[in-house]
Amino acid sequence: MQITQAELEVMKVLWRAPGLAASDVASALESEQDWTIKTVKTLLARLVEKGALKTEPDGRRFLYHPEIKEAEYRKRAAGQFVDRVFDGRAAPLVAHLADARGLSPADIEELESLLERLKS
Amino acid sequence: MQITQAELEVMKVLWRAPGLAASDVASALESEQDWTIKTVKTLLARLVEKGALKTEPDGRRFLYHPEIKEAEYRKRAAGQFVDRVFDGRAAPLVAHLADARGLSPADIEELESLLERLKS
DNA sequence: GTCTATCGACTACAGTTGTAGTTTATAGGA
DNA sequence: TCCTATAAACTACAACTGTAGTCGATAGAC
Repeated sequence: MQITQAELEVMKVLWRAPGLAASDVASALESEQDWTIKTVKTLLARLVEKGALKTEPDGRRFLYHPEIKEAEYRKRAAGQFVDRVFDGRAAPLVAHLADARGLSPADIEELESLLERLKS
Repeated sequence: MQITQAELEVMKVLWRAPGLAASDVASALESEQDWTIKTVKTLLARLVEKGALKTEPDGRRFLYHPEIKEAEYRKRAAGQFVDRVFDGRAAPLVAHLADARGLSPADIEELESLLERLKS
């Protein structure tokens, strides 16, 4: 099951606030995306079809809930990405990120303590 | 300019061995992909059209050369990925990778020395 | 000299994705 | 009670992707 870029934006809203109706999702996206409510509804329908969301009836509308957790999705996506582009090697990815985005001192510190934890 | 998954496999071959003809690329991919030469040629044509490859005439055939470097592509792809999925934060990505693929002690060591270098 | 395998150029076609529009039912305000 | 805004369901449609096929030219085998 593949979540596309546009669909991911919708998932992000519902990960932050599960149980929204379509119109709420559209409102939440208003600031970032220039989508009509129609577009949002299409994306919601596709995500339900793909099993990424489930619906809960609420009067004559539906409330939407994620069926997969964000952490789960991220883990899967990160694995696929590193396999596809970096032949499964994580270290070069981090090196490229450092180059591309300039890791902040805070980032570096965070990574260091993460590595400390991993060593034990 | 977006390089798709199938196209990326072709690029990988030519990054490793620039200047191959279409039939050579097809042979190189034989072990991993189940593509006919026709499919490989379509992918090559699309990559040329996208500006990711350029051709060099060689008799009545073409030799293909990458127009973008692998390191460049990886940097861009890594940046886009971390923006789309991890809101631009690298540390959580590494945490997920550790979880998803289990970083080896060698990986951890590599990352540590990388961070050392970044600090200076 | 003729035939065949292969080349590049072009075409095909279904599935996915981004981005909506149309239709029909209905809840809630005037 | 009637109108309107909104809901779900369905349809649309072009661009992109994966995966080839056809056509006309030609280099090389015999």
